[in-house]
Amino acid sequence: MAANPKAPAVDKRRQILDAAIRVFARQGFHATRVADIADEAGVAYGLVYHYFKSKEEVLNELFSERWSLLLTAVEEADSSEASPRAKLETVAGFIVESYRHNPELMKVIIVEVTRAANSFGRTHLPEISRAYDSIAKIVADGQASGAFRRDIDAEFASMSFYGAIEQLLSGWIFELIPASDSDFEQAKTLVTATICDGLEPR
Amino acid sequence: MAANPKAPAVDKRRQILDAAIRVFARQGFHATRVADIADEAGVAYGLVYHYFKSKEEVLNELFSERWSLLLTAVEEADSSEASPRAKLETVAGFIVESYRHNPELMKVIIVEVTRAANSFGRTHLPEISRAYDSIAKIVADGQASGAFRRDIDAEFASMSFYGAIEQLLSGWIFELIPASDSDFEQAKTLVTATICDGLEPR
DNA sequence: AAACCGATTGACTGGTCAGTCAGCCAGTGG
DNA sequence: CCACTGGCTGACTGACCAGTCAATCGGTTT
Repeated sequence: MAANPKAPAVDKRRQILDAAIRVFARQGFHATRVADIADEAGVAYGLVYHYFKSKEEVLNELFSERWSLLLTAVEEADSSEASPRAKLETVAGFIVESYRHNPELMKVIIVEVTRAANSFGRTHLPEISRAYDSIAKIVADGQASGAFRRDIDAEFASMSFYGAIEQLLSGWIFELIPASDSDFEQAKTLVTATICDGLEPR
Repeated sequence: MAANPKAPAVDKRRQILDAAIRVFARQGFHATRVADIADEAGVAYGLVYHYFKSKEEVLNELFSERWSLLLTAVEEADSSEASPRAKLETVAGFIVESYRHNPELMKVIIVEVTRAANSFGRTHLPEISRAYDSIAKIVADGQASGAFRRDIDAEFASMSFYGAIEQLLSGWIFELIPASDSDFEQAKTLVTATICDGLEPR
């Protein structure tokens, strides 16, 4: 039981997924051929289809894998005892750290799924909007407890908050704004500061 | 000289562009074949290539046409005598009105260009970031005059502001949030209120 | 009325790729 | 030592479609 006798020496499936991250990030989903993924993974063309139903399913898997982490993070933040503002800070921090930890994966997720809700992302709209809803819930709770002002719709505030963060990531991805470690740190507090100081009663 | 003798009865070029808006909005750029555009326009396949170098140039033209209006609007707002906050309100208002006036075109621009900076939008990054810069300038001026607090980087604030608006449009586009007339009106003030009350000194 | 010219047509082609499939090979069990 | 099994291989194919081009049309000029 030390090792599954059927387990290959290296996990080729994982190897393919990791290669796909790099290639998708470099060329974009539409411009990458399945052969590019196989080459990058150092694996035969056909093996991609052994593990995945289609090219799209590879992207699918990458997205779901990470997005579920985000959903968990947001829901955990929500169910904590922290202040609404601290909860939002946690969410912003998680997303920024995700980018810092694996910028290529986040680039793929944002560019090819989240911001491509037309073509590919359409499939994932439900998952995507679950994140918006969870954030909206944090805001709504804050409003109920009096920590946030009530004249701004929670759903709108949630979209603004998430939109601001994603735009920042986009700025980093396309090198429109500086992306040093201190910029990442700043970003976490900045987004929350900007949004919350607008949400909190004066 | 009353009418150019070479001008056709109907402007076929325009007809093709308008058809492209509808088809791109419905199917997305990648999923639309040139034949779809021609059919929708009620025009022969080859005529598209008479007026445009490629399918991409059609999208190109749609984007540039409208983005230049946005740039003008932002720069005009900036050069007015209004308060920084009012300037931002003008910008937000212009974008919201653009969507209200022609949601299909705005959908195409956002989904296929602005939020697709990887594939197609890469070409337009300079134009796109000019808008961010102009907004940042408004913020920076506000900071210089003391209307805005100075501990939030103007570039970051600009990205947050624009990101918030675009996310709202995305929400309307994909029917994640309600899009009635009153929602549009609310949105204009909401975005500015959210961002500015966070930017203005307390 | 004949030459001219830009607008318009749509059949055709060349290239590209996603996905298939027939079989290979390494490790395991009999 | 042979049969078996499942991960693994990569040449091949069928479909699709952007872009080309030779031909036609309708109005203008000489």
